[in-house]
Amino acid sequence: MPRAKASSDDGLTSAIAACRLRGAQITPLREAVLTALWSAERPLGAYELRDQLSDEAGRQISAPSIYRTLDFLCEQGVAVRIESRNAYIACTHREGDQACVLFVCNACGLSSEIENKKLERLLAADAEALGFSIDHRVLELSGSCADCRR
Amino acid sequence: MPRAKASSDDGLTSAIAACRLRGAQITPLREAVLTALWSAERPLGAYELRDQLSDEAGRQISAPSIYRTLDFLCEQGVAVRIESRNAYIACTHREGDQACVLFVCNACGLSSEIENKKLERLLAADAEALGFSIDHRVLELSGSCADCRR
DNA sequence: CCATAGAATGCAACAATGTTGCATTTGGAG
DNA sequence: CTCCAAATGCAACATTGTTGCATTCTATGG
Repeated sequence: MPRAKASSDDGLTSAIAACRLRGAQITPLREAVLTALWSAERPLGAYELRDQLSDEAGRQISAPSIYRTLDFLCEQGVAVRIESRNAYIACTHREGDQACVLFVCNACGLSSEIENKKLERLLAADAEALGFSIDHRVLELSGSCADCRR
Repeated sequence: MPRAKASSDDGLTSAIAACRLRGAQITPLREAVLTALWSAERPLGAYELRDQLSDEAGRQISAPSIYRTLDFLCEQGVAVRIESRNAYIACTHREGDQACVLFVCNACGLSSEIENKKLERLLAADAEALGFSIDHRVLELSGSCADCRR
């Protein structure tokens, strides 16, 4: 069973509002991409987004536009790139929190972001012990979600 | 300062031995790729490996051969793919242990694998809570290592 | 030692993903 | 309304990864 969509609109709306608060421009393309990500029931690839949005718009959207838009959304923290899949999802966990763990179901594509402060602290401690300063974290777990295990 | 290389040969040798114990064939290409990974001071891309090995061999090694070899080495657990970089390193942590955290320095490429059982348990607990069964984990932290921070 | 079957590799073509540079359009501030 | 900066269009290209099939190698049984 795919991503929980209850309050999809709320999430989308507040994500857009958050960008605006930071002084970022929400253009039609950016809004369309973010909407597509919120509507999708699984991670979407850049070219997949391009095709889908091109259909909707009735004209060809270019790959660079999509990539630039995705870069923007990720910088704003309202989308997340899944490195192990070359795909993207809307970021559903609360703004400003970098400490999220991503579970991705191989069968249905469900992707759940969860926060875990303890885990955060453990990673910070490991980094500290190594003298390592963390810029970016990738924490992706793939497998089978509760519904697909049956 | 790049990957610690003390006992590089030991690690390489025992990795090869471990593959043989499992009944896997260690061919010249496989050994060459694994040796290159152990010798490298940073993660290497597939095409980078191809070029390097082609030079050494005095003939062109094909991309598919490299990819198949890397797949083999990863399946054997003696190499690791870094998803966030499309690159590979030799697996230096102990055999059979999946619970490793990878720190990759953006400046020098140093990549340290560390184990953390507590972290392992936390992730397992999170998965349990979600009813999620984990097949594969990606845990990559990028930033600056102790030497490059200065 | 030789035959043979399965595994590994070579190779060509192709598919998917991501990027660059520059022209054009758009949107907001003055 | 004008102008500037930001965003987008667009073409070409770069990188990364894959497929299918032919060939070579290697371990094994005879």
